[in-house]
This record gives sequence, structure tokens and C-alpha cells, in this order.
Amino acid sequence: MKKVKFQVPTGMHDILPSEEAYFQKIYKSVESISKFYGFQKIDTPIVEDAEVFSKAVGISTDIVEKEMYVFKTKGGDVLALRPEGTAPIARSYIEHGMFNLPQPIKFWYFGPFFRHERPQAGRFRQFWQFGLEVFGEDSPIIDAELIQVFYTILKDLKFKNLIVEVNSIGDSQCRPYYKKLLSSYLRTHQHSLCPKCQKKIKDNPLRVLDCKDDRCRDVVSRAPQMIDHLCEGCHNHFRQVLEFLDGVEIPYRLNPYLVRGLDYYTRTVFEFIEDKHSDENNERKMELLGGGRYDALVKLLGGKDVPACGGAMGIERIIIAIKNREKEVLSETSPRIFLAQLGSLAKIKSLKLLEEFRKANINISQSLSKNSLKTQLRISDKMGVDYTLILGQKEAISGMIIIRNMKTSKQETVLLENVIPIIKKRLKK
RNA sequence: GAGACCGUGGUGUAAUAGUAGCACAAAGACCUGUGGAGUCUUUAGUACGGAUGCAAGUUCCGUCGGCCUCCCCA
Repeated sequence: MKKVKFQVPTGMHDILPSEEAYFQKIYKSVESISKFYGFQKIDTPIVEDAEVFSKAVGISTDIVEKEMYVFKTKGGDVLALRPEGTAPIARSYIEHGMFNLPQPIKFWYFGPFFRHERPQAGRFRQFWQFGLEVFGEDSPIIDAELIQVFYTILKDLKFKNLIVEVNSIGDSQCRPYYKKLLSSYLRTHQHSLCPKCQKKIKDNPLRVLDCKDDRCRDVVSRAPQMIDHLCEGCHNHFRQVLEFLDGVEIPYRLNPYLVRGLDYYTRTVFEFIEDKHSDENNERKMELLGGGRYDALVKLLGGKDVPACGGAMGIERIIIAIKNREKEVLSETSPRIFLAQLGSLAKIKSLKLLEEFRKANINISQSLSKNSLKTQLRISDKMGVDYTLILGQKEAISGMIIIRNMKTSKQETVLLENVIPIIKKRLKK
């Protein structure tokens, strides 16, 4: 082979068969649990009108401002590779008049998303997300149910020590007031903030809250908190969400500094992290999942005034966490039966037999192109099958077949037409 | 967008500036009647471009990638 000329674009990756096992495991888990809780699958295009995102996510957010892949089509449309999943689904909800369907309406999705960022641990330019969205219901039970479904999924994927961080960031009634309060507080302590945060005071004071700079944290720790300034509606809503979470015994932690980077959120916001009770290797906590309520989004995108709530989980991050935790490497389930053949008549009969196995829904492997029995047994051994069927010239002529137990090396000769029922029985043991 | 470190066959690793080697993996043969082993053979590499120098995997510069941090987020 000569020099490799092409390689995957920066920050993107091929999902090779060995990696695919992890995706499949996660997919199966999210699919069955989502379905159980009444979510329906939805897929939207990989690209959308760029304005869908600039309007929904916010024109001044990093995601839209710096990280979106935008291009112009031949027809002149300005499209963007989707950087997140909520806005497109809201668009679809509006476009198809789904507010005329019985509400609430619940969706789940699983697919690739794109952000032009500098890649690093658990962060890619093409990454996969699983997400849930609920439209048309403002009851706090929805917020709690959503958190519970995500929690159940992560539990199903064997996550332990999960902590849900929650906060309420208010709505259009109370947030503007709080923003003013916060920025005037911050302004009086401007000199003790990091330079970046000093700039944020004016247009996005909320972001100062989750700055990691020690100076800012100090100032923030004495700052007024949103939860103390919620309007009555938001306050009640949040209180009920917490009550429901208590009811289902989900471990949560109030984090008054939790704000999200997307503009469309209102009221409840949440993030899931895995609590690494400070092991010797002080791993940074990685956000596995994030979401919240976005009651104003549908209207903002031109629909009716429909409340909604949702969240999304980063598949690659889940996989990293699983790999950190489990030594054993996941692999796709391999067949437990191998068919070895010898001679041209046996080859022909093998083709027929394989088809019978397929119809009987039994996974069977083979290597028809190999002639040496030794080679075939070696291959079957490497695959780790339980039984190898040997169809040689003698057997092919007399209508028999050998079943070899690979563990005990014992073998028996049976009638060819009986082999499937016999194998079925054996596999059940 | 800023910064740190790194880049040798498919993988893992060697090579004071002086013959790019080893192991594993893979393919084939022994082997068309019985696997886990063996023997033999084969495949395959200094990311790319430039500079210095008799000589560069090794030094220098640039590019491209990887990885990690900041930022932000899933």
C-alpha cells in the first residue's frame, strides 16, 4: 500500500465494527426505554435553514456564532449542518401542524450533529446524540418524567453514582428583572472578575455564573441567585419538579450556578454528571447529558405558544464512560455455530443448509471458500463457536452431518434433515 | 479562537546523525477428513513539504493530523 492520501476530516471519526457494538448497545437501550414511556422516533434532515438555529439557539451563542457549518446551496439557500436537535424538531412540529394532535406529543431521536470546535476529550466535530422532546405540556411532571427517563436509561447502561444537577432560570416575567439585579451586583464587583467576565456583564451576565475562574467564583458565591427571584409561576413550577424528583428518588443537587449555553431555555434546566467521589486521578467531571424546558421556542420559530421540554445525551461521552468503567471490550454477538465443508458436493449442500438455518433464525458462520478442514476448524475455533458442523464428502453422499462440540471435542453423526432441530435444542442449554 | 505535548508497517515498540530492526497481527504453504501448536514464505513503515549537512526517523522551520487544556458544550 502506498501512502495514505485521504483521512477523516479533523475531529470526525469512522465508527469501525469494534466501536459499532457500543453504539448498538446504547441504541437498543434508548429505543426500548423511550418507546415504553411513549416517545415516538423522529428524524429530521442533517441540514436546516441556518436561521432555524440562529433564531432558536441564539445569534450570539458560541454554537451559532463560531461553531456552525454553514453553506450556500446552488439555489441560494443558506443551510447549516445541524449543531443540535431541538430546533429542527420544533420546526417540524410547527411545519406539520402537530399542535392539532393530542398533546403532549413526545419524540426521541438518535443521530449525528456537527459543531466546528477544536476537538478534545469527548468532543468532536461530528458527534452523536440521543435526545427526547416533549411538546404541548407545561406541567412540571413532564420535566420530572424527562429526567426520570434519562436517568432510567443511564441506569440501564450500568451507570452508578449519577447526579442530576438542576436549576430554574426563570421565564420572560422574572428573568429580565433578575438579569438587571445580577448585572448591577456584578458591576459593583467588576474589578474582581476575570477579564472575560467583565465583558459578559453587559450582554450575558448569566454566563458569569458558571465561570470557573476562582476570582469570579468568589464574587458569584455572594451574588443574588435566580431561585430567590423567581416569579410565582416559575417558583411553583420548580418546587413541584423537585417534589416529583423526590418522589421517584432521583438523586439531584440544586446548582444555582447552572445556566445553559443555548438561549431558548426557560425555567427548568438540568445536567447529568457521573460523580467520581474524588478518586486519586482527579478526572474532570464530564457532562453526559443536558436539557431543560423551552416554553418560548415554538412561538419564537413562528408557531403557536406551545410549551416544551427536552434534553440530549452525548453518545461518545457515554461510550468513554463505559470504557473507563469496564475492562471487558464489547463486541457484537457472534454466532455459536460454524459450518465446515469438504468437497464440491458438500459445498453445494452447504449453501442449501445455510439457507435453512437462516429460515430457522439461527445465526451460523462459515468460510465456504476454504478447502482445508484444518483451516476451517482453526477459523471456527478463533470465532469461539460452541459447535462446528462438518459436512464432508462421505456425509454429503449419505445424507449425514457431523456435529462437533468444540469444548469437549466429542462428535456425533446425525441425519442432515435432523440437524436444525438438534442444534436448536443444544443452543437452549 | 489561544496554548501544551505527540506523529516509525495494521497494532505495539527499537535504532550515539551512519544498513530502518523486533514482536504481535494478517495472507499463503505444509493441510480435501478434524481446532487451540509448529515450521517456512509473504505482505507492510519513518505523516507531508522545505532547510542544514558527506549523511536526517533522529536537528531546525512550515503544513497536516492526533491527543489534551482553556473557551464553550453533548
